[in-house]
Amino acid sequence: MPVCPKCSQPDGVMKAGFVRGRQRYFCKGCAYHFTEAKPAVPERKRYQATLADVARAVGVASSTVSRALNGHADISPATRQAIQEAARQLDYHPNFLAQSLKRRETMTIGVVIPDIERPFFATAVSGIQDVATAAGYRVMICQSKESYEAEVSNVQALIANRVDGLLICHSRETENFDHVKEPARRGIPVVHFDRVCNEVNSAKVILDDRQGAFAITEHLIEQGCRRIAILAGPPSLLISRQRQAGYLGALRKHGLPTSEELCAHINFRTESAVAALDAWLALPEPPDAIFAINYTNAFDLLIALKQRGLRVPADMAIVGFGDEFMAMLIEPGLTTVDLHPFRIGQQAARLFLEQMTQKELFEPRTCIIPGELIIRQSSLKSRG
Amino acid sequence: MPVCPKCSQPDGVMKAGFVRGRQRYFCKGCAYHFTEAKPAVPERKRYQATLADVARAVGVASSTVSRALNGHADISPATRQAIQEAARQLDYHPNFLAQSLKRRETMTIGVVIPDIERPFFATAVSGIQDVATAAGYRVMICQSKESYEAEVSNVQALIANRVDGLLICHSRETENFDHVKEPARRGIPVVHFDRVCNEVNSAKVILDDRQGAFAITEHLIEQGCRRIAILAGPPSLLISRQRQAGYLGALRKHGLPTSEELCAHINFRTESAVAALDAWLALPEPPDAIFAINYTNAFDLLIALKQRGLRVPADMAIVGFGDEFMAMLIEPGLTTVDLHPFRIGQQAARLFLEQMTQKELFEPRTCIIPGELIIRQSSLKSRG
DNA sequence: TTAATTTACGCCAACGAATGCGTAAACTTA
DNA sequence: TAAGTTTACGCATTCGTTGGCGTAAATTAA
Repeated sequence: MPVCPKCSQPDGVMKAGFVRGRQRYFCKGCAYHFTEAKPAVPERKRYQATLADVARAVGVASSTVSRALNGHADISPATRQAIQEAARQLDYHPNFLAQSLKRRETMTIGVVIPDIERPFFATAVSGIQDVATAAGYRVMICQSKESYEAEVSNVQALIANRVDGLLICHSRETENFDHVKEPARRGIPVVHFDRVCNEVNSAKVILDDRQGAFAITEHLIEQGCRRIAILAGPPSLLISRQRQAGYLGALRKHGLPTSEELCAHINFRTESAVAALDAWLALPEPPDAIFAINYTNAFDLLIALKQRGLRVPADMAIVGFGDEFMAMLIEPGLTTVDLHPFRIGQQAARLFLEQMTQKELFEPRTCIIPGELIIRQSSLKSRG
Repeated sequence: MPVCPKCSQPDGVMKAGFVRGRQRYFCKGCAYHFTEAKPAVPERKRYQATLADVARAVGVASSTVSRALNGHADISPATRQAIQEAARQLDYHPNFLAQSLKRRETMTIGVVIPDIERPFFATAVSGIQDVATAAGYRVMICQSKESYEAEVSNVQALIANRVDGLLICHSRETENFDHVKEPARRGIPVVHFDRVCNEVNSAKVILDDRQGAFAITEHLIEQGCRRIAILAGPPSLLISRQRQAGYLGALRKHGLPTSEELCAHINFRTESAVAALDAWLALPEPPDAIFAINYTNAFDLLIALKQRGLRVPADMAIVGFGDEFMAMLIEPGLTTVDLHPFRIGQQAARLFLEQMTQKELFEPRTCIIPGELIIRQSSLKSRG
């Protein structure tokens, strides 16, 4: 038996249960319970000054320090000065955790995106941070890597972090949206952007795939193209259907025939893009322009055409979608639609802020960020 | 005078000072102080269940709920089941703020980078998240946008958020490093990556510019190039000096002469790259290869050469530095050094974790992530 | 020169979770 | 069956801030 820490005697000490893995004892003489010594906690020390530290240094109450530093009125100039000085000396930084706990808001917004490495999302995140930072909010970014489970766990982690708002672009896999209904139920504003979800009554920011595709197709028509092919994605993908719809709309508006043979549905891989190209080139009447709904495939086409000795845009005009900055670096420059991801991010953040200001009065709405046609060499037949 | 909320009478009520902008009153009869009604707080309600809510539902103490959900030993199976069930019913999520406050750790690491839109950093962040997430840490990302002030304010915000660690890549402007000494003093592990700071005794992850430049230059030499030019940056830039040193080292090792006329120092703009190229082409004996230390300039060169009717690599080999994925998309594919930003991020996060585990025993060290030569068409003279 | 006010603080109870300590009741053991 | 043990919990405090409420002292008004 160990000695009793009160009387320093082993007499009368007996076992008294197990508490969380540690043997407990009871000293009959002192009527005192105690446990074995802890397995020695090295205890990393954090020298973070607290309000109480500042208060002690100045000789006031911590509430006075709080009020002084937060600019409340009823603090004498002398005290305020002394407190500010001491805070600087001690290098006091308010603990956001404690503040947030007390104020019941974290001034943090959570962002869930599929993949930060994709330029579109990186730029959108930048747009979000631009607006959020200006409004005093911090941003916590999570990547789903296009996995439904990762997305759900991201959302839950953000809820547990008590973010003040949630901006989300769903993963491709996501079909069940219960995880975004929860924050909404809890009164946490949710804003969808890019890939939205109509099951949830949230504010949304989307880009207008259809209008963009329409505009770029019309541009090709204006350049004199008459047999315009489209390199689309799997029909199951919404953006693919939308962009195709814009393309078809432009053809119809200008009285051009639409044909099945000029619509290819590929999986976005280089090989399938090249295969589609070769099929088109083998036609008795090949297309004079190709609209690739994915910019990487547009690059694939440019390279493949060059290898086949065809000139762009003279023999074949090429346009892409999504103005990542390499569209400008490549030769010839690629005509695309700039989707303005930065603006999309900004708008999503603004919708969140609006919701915070208007509270219950806020009526969720959908903002459409129009794409912008960026004309470069790859489509300029008239001048090419 | 307003009525006293106790006796509902206006008699005996008198003013009693101003508290934080609101008039206060004192009812003599009731000896009761009160203030004007608040300006009606709409109070956004958050329906976040707490331990106490769960405890109430089950009819136990909140401490029991805490222990049950955290898997402590001394909870009866029946109680634990009931608690888990109730927690699920109420959709309880522990409040990380409260947890962090109590546990004095946030399980969050702060990352400061110049710009998330640059592929190198986006990928590095991904690497950090990869390791951090696996270890149960969350990541808070801040961008300095290459501004010293923004960087300082980011670091302070992260300290205020009580992050458990700080991974930082300095802005170009940063010359004073006091802001990173602070967290170190406070016991917050700091890891530098890419752009490090030697004034602080922190763990560091760097890439080996010199070795990479050496390798890629040597590769050109092996391809039969004998007059290799370098498109460097301003001599004030460390990476520029390092890469140039590697380049010079390779030339010397292979007994090739070095010449001033083959070294251009530019500001990374397209125009200055093209100007340097034209100057070289005008030489009596133009170079047969160019090493652009910045990959965007390598693209500029490829385009300019094409416009001037020169073939790559037959007439001129081109190599870049930094394997952003467009290096592969362009035609001809660009030979580069892959700097492995993902690995850099991973390693930075690992160094942080190591420091958390070893505490005071941790000895800061510097890890060098070697670059990897990626050979593509733009330099393949022997096969070209 | 009292009485009414105001100033400038202090005290203390939250916020939500974790945890040391205490203990009634159940269970063993001698 | 009485004493020793263990089980399964409850109580109360703590983390750092905030803010309602109270009040001695200073100031002003009557």
